[in-house]
Amino acid sequence: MKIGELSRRTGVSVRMLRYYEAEGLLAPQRTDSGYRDYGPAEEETVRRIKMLGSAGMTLETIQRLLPCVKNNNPDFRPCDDLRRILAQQVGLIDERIETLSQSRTILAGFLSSVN
Amino acid sequence: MKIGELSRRTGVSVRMLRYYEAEGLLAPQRTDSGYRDYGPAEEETVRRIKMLGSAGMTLETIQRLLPCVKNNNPDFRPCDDLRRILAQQVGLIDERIETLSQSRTILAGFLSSVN
DNA sequence: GTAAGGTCTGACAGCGCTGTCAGGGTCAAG
DNA sequence: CTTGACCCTGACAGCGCTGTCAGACCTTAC
Repeated sequence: MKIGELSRRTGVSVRMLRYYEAEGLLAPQRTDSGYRDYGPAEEETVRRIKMLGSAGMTLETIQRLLPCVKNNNPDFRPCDDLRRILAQQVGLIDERIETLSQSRTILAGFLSSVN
Repeated sequence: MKIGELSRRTGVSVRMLRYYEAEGLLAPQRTDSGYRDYGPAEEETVRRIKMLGSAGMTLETIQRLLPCVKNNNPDFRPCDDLRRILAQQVGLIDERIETLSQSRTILAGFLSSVN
């Protein structure tokens, strides 16, 4: 399918689909005229990227993760990293939550002192 | 005092002190030769900016807040906004925490499925 | 053949800071 | 008077996307 249709089906903008490719997360076939030609596997990949992205991951991180998430991937080497990366991401998120909680405390303190 | 000293005393970079000014949060005197000349009030303001900033607030938001936080400010009008802004910020933080929590859940799910 | 709509690449802009560099004055001490 | 440390302004860059626009080609259908 062409990029417009994939965009409609995944809810990812055409701009971002091209960006994914530029960042090495996607490598669709090309028609003779140079149009990108995506298959079902690519569509699935886009959905995965979208999900990981919604989990706050950077495209760069997703890229490192992607090879491990592919169906029936027999290459376990990079997947040793998988757990490490995921755990690291969870740690990052925990840090951010902690920071935000502190901010919340500060602001809430201000709030109550204004009452 | 000059900008370098203020920077040392507050831990805010010279670059950022000038940026605060550019954004309208600070308006130090100037010497004849054009040097910025900060007084104790300014130093205090910088500390407030720093604290509010560490609470995750945008400089623009801080700017709106600042007039209300100044000592003995007789102008109560803008301070009606104070509570509103603070509450709004707390709401924003809560949203972000919520989003991060969801991300955490997604990633933790991945993690456990990899075990 | 022509028009509409889709696609291509490349580039600029914006978010909110923050560092850094260039080119040029100022101030203090020796 | 010279040197070194400090200050000034203005501008470029980077983070990680994301939108948008320009100029040009492709495709489909009438």
